[in-house]
This record gives sequence, C-alpha cells and structure tokens, in this order.
Amino acid sequence: MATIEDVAKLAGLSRTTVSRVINKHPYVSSAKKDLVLQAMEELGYVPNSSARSLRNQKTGVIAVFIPRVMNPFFSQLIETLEIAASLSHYQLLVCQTQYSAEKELTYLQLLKVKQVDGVILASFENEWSKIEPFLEYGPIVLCNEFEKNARVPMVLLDQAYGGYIAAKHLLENGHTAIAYCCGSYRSNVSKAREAGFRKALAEYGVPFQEELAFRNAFQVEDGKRVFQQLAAKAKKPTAIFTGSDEVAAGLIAEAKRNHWVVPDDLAVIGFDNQIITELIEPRITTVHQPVQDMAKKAMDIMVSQLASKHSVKQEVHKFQLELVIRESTNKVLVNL
Amino acid sequence: MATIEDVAKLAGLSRTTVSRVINKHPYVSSAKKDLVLQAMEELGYVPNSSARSLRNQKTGVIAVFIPRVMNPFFSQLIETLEIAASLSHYQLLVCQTQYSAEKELTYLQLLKVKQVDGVILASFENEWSKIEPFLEYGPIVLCNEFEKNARVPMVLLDQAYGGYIAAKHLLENGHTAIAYCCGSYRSNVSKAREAGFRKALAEYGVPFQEELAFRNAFQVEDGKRVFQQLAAKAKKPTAIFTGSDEVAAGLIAEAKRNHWVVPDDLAVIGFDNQIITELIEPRITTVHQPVQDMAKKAMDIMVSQLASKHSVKQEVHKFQLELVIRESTNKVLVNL
DNA sequence: ATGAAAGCGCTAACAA
DNA sequence: TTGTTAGCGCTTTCAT
Repeated sequence: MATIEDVAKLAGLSRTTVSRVINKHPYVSSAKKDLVLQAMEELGYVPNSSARSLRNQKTGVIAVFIPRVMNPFFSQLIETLEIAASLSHYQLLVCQTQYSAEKELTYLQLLKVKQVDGVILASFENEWSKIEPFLEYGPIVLCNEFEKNARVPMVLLDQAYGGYIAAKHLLENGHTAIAYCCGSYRSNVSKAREAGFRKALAEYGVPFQEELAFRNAFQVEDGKRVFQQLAAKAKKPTAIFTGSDEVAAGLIAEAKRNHWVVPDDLAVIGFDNQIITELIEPRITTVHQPVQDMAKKAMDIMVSQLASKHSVKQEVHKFQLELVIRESTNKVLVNL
Repeated sequence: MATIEDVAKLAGLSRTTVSRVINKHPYVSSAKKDLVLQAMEELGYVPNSSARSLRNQKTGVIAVFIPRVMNPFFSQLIETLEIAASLSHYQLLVCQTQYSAEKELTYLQLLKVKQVDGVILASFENEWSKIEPFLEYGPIVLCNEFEKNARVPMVLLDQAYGGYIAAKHLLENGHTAIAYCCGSYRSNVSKAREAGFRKALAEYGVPFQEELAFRNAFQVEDGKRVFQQLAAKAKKPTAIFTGSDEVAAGLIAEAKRNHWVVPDDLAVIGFDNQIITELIEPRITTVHQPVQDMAKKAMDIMVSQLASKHSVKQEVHKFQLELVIRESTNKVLVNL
C-alpha cells in the first residue's frame, strides 16, 4: 500500500506538498500539483484513514443507538440517518442496545476511545446521569427522546399531542371504555404519550382504567397477547389505543381470528403510520410521525456540532404529529 | 484525555509495560500490573482507537453493503449481522448503495483507505471485475449473492430451489397461466430464482410467458403497479409468483380493491416469509429463507478470515429454503 | 511556494 | 521482567 512518502518521492517533492494537494490547500503551484496528482494516480494512492484520524483527532464516523433494527420505526430512522450522514461525508455505525442498559454503556465507550466522533441516541436505557459524563468526549444528540436534565440538543416528536389526538378521536366516536397499550414502560416517549392520552380522557370526563393498561407491547406478537388478555377481562373495552402499528396489526389479526369485528366490537388505533396500516383489513387508523424530518434534523445538528466546537446547551426541536383516520376506528367504509 | 504516557508516568513505569497490561501480554509482574491498573483507573484512561488502528493496521470495523435498510429482508440481515459482529468485538458500518453502482464503488473505498477491515456484500451492482481489485485491501464475503468468477467465500440461499418449489406448488394446484415477478433485473439471486421457476414450468410442460413477466418490483407500491398492469392484459394469468412478500402484499391489496378474490381469481405467492404474510387476508403463501443462519455464517467467515490471513479462495455455503403454504394460493381455509 | 521536522497515541523488536 | 526506541501515515507549524 502506497503511502504519502511514496507519492512524494515519485513526484520528487515533499510530503508536505502532497498533503497540501490532498487537502486542497492553497499555495501549491499548479505544475507541482499536477505532478502530485499524477504520482497519486500512478501508485493508486489513497490516504490512510487511521493515520488521518489519529492526526486530526476525528474519525468521520457517527454512531446511532437504537434498541433494534427490525422495528420499522427504527429501520426508517437508520435509513434516513445513513443517507444524511453520507451526504455530509460521515459514516454511520449502527449500535443495537437491545433495551439493555449495560450494552448501551459498552457502546458509549466508542465515544471515549474516539472510535466515533459523536453519538445520536435514538433511545436510551440508562439514567441520564450515567450518560452525561460521556459528553466530555464528544457530542451527543437525542433523537426521538427527551430528557429534562440533559444539556444537549434533542429533536423529537410531540408525543403528548399524538396521544392526545388519538384519544380524542376515540372519545369523539363515543367510546368511554378505552384500553391503553404502550411499549417501553419508563421511556419519556411513552410517558409523554400517556400524559396526552390521559389529558384527552380527562377533558371528556372519562377515567383512565389501570386494569385496561398494557405495558411492554412492541411487536405483532405482543398485540396478539394483548388481545387475549383483553378478551379475558370481565369488563371489556370498546376501543384500544396501541403505541405501535405492529401491535395494532397483531391485535386486529387475533381479534379477527376470534371472530371479533373491528371496529364494531373493538376500535383499534395504531401509531406511526407504517405501510402495514394500509395493507390489513380494516386499514388502521394511526398517528403519522415525520420520522424522516426528525432524522435529518438530528443529523444536521450533529454535523454542525462536529463542525463548530460550540458550547453544548439544551435545545429542543419538536415535530408535529398528525392523525390519519382509517377504518379500524370508523364504521364508514372509505375503501375505494 | 489521558494517554498511555500519562499512565506510565503516574505508575512510574514505561509505556511498554502499560501496553502489555492493556493487551494482556504475559511477563508483567502482578505488582506492576496492579500499579498500572490503578493508574489507568485514576486517570480514566482508555486506549485511543485511531492510534491502535494505525499501529495494528486494523480497525475492528466491518462494513456491510445493502441497497437499503427499509426492506425487511435487509433489516433482518443487518440486525443479525450487528449482533454477530458485536459478539466478536467488531463494529458494523452500514452502507446503503441504493442500487447505485457508483455509490457502491465509493463505499468500497472504505476498504482501500483502511477505514474498515472487511466488507460483507449483501448485494452488488457492479460487474465483479470492478469489485475484484478491492480484494487486495481486505476480505470480501458475499452474503445472499453469488458470483461464479469470484474467488471469495459466499453464503447464500438456494434461490433456484426456492423458485422451483414455489412454481411447482402453483403448478400442482392446476395453474398453467402463471405470471412471474422479480426484483433486481440482473442480480444472480433473481437469475437463479427464475431458472428454478422455469425448470418447474418445463417439467409440467407449461411455457414461460414473457408478456407476463414483471421486473424491478421491490416494494408494496410495485405490487400495486404490477396488479394494474396484469389486470390490463388480454390474457390474464390465474396465478402469480412474486419475488417478495411486500410485492405480494401490495398486489393482493390492490386486487381486493378491484374486487378480485385471492386465490380464486388470482393465486399469489410471496417470498421470504415476513411477518406481513400472516397479517393480511388471505395470508400469503411464501418461501421461508433462513436469513439469520445465513447472516451468522457470513459474519463467522468474515471474522475468521480476519483472524487468519489465509489464502482467499472460492467457497460456497448454501442454505435451504422451504415452502410455507397459506391461503393466498389455497382455497381451503386453514384459519383457526 | 515549498520543505524539514515534530508529534498524534500506540505497539513491538530489541536490548538489558 | 522491564525499558528504549523506532515507526504506523498523516498534518502542520515554522523556516526558507
């Protein structure tokens, strides 16, 4: 593998000049520049990445933490983040924490050992106080997460509003026995969403029924499980708010298998407006999240933090959600 | 940020000794070792990743090339690869080529500049002759791809068999006008699958009808489009083989919107046994692919190539596919 | 406009 | 068992 030294020799110039050409510095006569370019070409030279990283104290790599890739919400996030990173000439390192606080801490070492320049946290399991110290080693941006105490930029979706409009929609349709279902128990995303949900209920004088609350539902399978639990209740709800389209889809599938009619026997509302909401029957009412906008913004912020070593401060960017009404909550058939 | 030098000073020892402790070399008295450990602890020292990479000529990072993350097949691949990489203490860099040969070549530079130790190609767009030269810079493993001329390990699914059993299933159900639908036109995956498909047809004396062949169908939207094209034909098929569950799902959705009954008016078979196949109605007959096994094997091979600088040679690992029969091809209702 | 030389942080050959 | 020292390949002062 050719080094900068080899190029310099071949061109009959110094390493410095070659380096100047590589980095497009001024003050290189075009004659010498051509000489260098030619030598580089001839040797098939490319600058060694580790050497540059060591010298420049930066790697050009950004890590993103997610629980797992196989969750349409996070896949979409990753996809958009990778494209955005690439446009700014960064590489994206994907770290799956698998909802494990320990794994998260291990991955955070990447920042400390300077294997990555910054970290985008699209979920976190540890107390913020455990994460905070890593800020010393590089920027951290929260994406789809909120933490009151964190003096870092955070981009997020207005989950409280999402919970609110979803609940309100069910309430407007006359439901008073509404089940609630969410994913990660103690994430701030869940908490905000639940707060919005409760707020709408309160406005309609409908109580939140803890016995109709299901936690830790993430996937299709969980949706099926939730249906079984719900069907076993003495006092059954007439509607259910789920925190995810996958859960809603699983729930509806199971409901149909048990000869329940959605939405007549049970109205179901999802979250995230994934493609699946338009494929199953009835199509799922859901809340659209501008995931791509959020991802782009997060990468934007990360890249500019990396460019200008500005002071770290709290900074909140909120994106708005939108209700998408379909047949899983609506008896009127909109089909075709 | 503390360096090895700082640790050495604090411990009153040499950098070498500290390095030995870091790398768990023998010949360090436990007294000195404790001294070093204590100094490291006190300074919160961690070895700098770029420096090690430069010195050791390896980064601990493996790149994986896929067209895009938001495709359940590739999400699953990425998820499994990342877990496997992590277990072997490697990081995974995700590169989305977006079906662009040019992007692919750009990303391949990662190997040349030594930003990654190896590349797992889970799809490729360029002629192999364009990729081959990069082998000089690090190992390449094909995953879910086949290339006759490539002197590299490849792990793959028996696509020919997959096409064969799918077609055979339709033929056994009495279909003779069978449409064919695939994704990437010229990938070897597609070619093998089509070959298997054609073989089954030939065995039943049924001709392959080029006017019922649809290429470049990847997503739900494409499935919808294919339905429209198909419905416009004068001679309509009674069954269709699609190269993906998403396409099948889109096709079925569109068929239903147009009041076609699946499978009576049109039998549909998917590919990959994604979760969606069990959620829509009718549930989709499909071909199960052991993606996780394949991904693990690919990472296994990559890691061992990286460990032992063995000679690069061709090496094929094939995984078997399996037909999963559901209602989209079968009039008998298996439901419940 | 160009070059000499120091040094980013680490490891390993060699010496002791 | 421990230390000295020479780089890994690059960028950047500082001189010229």
